[in-house]
Amino acid sequence: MKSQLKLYNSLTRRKKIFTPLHPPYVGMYVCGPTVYSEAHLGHARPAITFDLLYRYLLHLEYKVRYVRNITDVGHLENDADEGEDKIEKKARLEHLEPMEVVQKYLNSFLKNMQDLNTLHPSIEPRASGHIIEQIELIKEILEKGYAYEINGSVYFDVLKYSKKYNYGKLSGRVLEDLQASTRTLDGQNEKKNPFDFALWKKATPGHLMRWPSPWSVGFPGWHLECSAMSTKYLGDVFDIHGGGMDLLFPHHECEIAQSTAATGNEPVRYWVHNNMITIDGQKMARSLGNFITLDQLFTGDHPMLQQAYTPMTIRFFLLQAHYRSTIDFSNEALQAAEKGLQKLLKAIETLKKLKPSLTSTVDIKALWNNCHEAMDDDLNSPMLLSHLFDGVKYINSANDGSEKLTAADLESLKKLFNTFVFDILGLKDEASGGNEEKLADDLMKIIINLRQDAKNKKEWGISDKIRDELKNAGIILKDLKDGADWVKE
RNA sequence: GGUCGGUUUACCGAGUGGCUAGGUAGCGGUCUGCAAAACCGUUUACGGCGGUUCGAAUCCGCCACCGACCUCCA
Repeated sequence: MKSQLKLYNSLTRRKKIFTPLHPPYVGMYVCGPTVYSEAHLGHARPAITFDLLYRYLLHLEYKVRYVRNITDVGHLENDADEGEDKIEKKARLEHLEPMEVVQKYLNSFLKNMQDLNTLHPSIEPRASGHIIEQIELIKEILEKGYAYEINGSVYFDVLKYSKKYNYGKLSGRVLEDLQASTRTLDGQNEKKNPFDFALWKKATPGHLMRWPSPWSVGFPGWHLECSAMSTKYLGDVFDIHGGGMDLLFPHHECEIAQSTAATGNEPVRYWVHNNMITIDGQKMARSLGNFITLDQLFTGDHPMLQQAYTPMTIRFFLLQAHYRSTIDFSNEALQAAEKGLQKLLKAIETLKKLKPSLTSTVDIKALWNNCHEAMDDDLNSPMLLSHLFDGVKYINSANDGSEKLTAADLESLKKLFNTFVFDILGLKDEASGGNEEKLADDLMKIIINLRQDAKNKKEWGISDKIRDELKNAGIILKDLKDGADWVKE
C-alpha cells in the first residue's frame, strides 16, 4: 500500500495524499439519490465519480466499505407545498403508495447504474429503514445540549454549537451572514434562530410518511439520515464522504454539526465533491426542468437529442472531464465521446492481433507510470485517457509496422489497457455479447465472403449491388486490407 | 448582497513559470476497382489591462463576463 493517491479535500481546499484511518480498510460514504422520479444525466456524475474512486481504491488493494444511501423518506419541497413531503406529493398525483413510488424509482435508478457499469456499493441503506437510528441520534444530540424541542419538533441549536465548534467551516459560511440572508420558511417561528435546522418534524395531519418518536408522530429532518447511517456503518470517524457540490451547504455542513455534536469527533477525514453537469452553461437539475433522464439518453427520446447515446458513451463523456470541473452537455460533445471511445476499444481489439518483435521502439513502462500518476493526481481521468491514447497510437503504429513491440511489452500493454480501461475507468465493449449479435456476425461473414468472390472475379456490378442493398437494410460495409468489416447504421 | 469557483484553439476538455495534453471536427497523406472506414501527419489557443520575472496562458493586482451555493437539488 504505497499509494501516492492525492485527493482534493473540500474541507481544507487542497490536495493531500490519502491515508486511511485504519489501513488497509477504507470507509466511504456517498450521498445517493432521492428516489421520487427518474434519474437524469446529473445523477450519473457522482455515480461515476465515486465508482471511479471506489475502483481505484480497490486497484490499490484497499478493502473498501462503500456505503451509498437511498433517500426514501422525502424532504420538504418548497413553501408552496406547505411542507408537504416530496414523495408523498408524487404519491397523490399517481395514486400510489409512497413506498410504491420509492420502489419504482429505486428499481429504475439501480438499472441505470448497472447500465453505466458502476459497481454495487457494499451497503445501500435506506433512510426509512433507519428511523430508529435517527431517533437515537436526536436523543444523543439533545443530551449533549445542542438541540431543543418545541411543539413536538426538534431543532438543532446552531448558535450554541458554534460557541464550541466551527459551524460553516466546510462551506465557508459565516454565521452572521447566514442570519442576514436566511429566508423565511415554514416553521421558522418555532426556531430560536433562522439558521437552526430540523432534526425531527411533527407531521401535519395530511402527512402520510410518519413514524412515532418520543416527541411526536412525525419524520426525521433533512440532513439526519446521512449522519445516522454513516455512523452506523462506518463509525464516528471515517475516511471519505462524497457527494455533489450542491450538497456542500447546507446538507454536509449540517451533517458535520450533527455528528460532531453527538460524538465530539470530526466525522469525515476527506470530503470529496463532484461538480455539476451544465446545459447551455446552466446546472442541469430537476428543479430547473432542463434535465435529460438517463433512459432518454439511452433511447434518444428527447427533443434535445439528435441520437441515442449508449451508457458507455455517457460514461466516457463524463470521464473525459475532471470530476471537479463542470462539464457542458451537447450533442457535439457526446458524439465526439462516442467516436473517441470507439477508437480506444478498436485499438484494444487490434492489440490482441499484434505480432511480437525482437525489440521495442516504445516505452511501455513509462506509459504505466504516466497512467498511475494521472490517477494518483486527484483521479485525473482526462489525463489518464490522454496517456491511454498514446498507447492507442503505439498499437496502431505497431500494426502499421512503424513501431515495434516485444512479446513482453505486448503482454504488458494488454495488461495496462485491461487494468486502466476496464478495471479502473469501468468502460466495457458494448458490441460484444448476445446470441443475436453472434448470428448476425455469422450471416455477415457469409455475405462478405460471397462478395469477396465477386470482387476477385472483378464482377464489380455484383459486389456493388451487395454493398448497396446492405446499405438499404441499414448495414454499412467497410472494406479492409484483408476482408471487410460491417457496422449497423 | 455574501461565499466560492470559472473564462484555454472550430467544439468538448486537461495542464503547467520555459517542454505538442487528449478526443472530435477541419486539412494533407497512406490504403483502395470505386466508396466508406481505418491509420499516419498537421493548422488555428490560453477574457482585458497592469505588475513580478531572464521568461507567464501558468504567480500577484484591478476590471469585465459566466456559473455554483446561500431553498429541495447529484
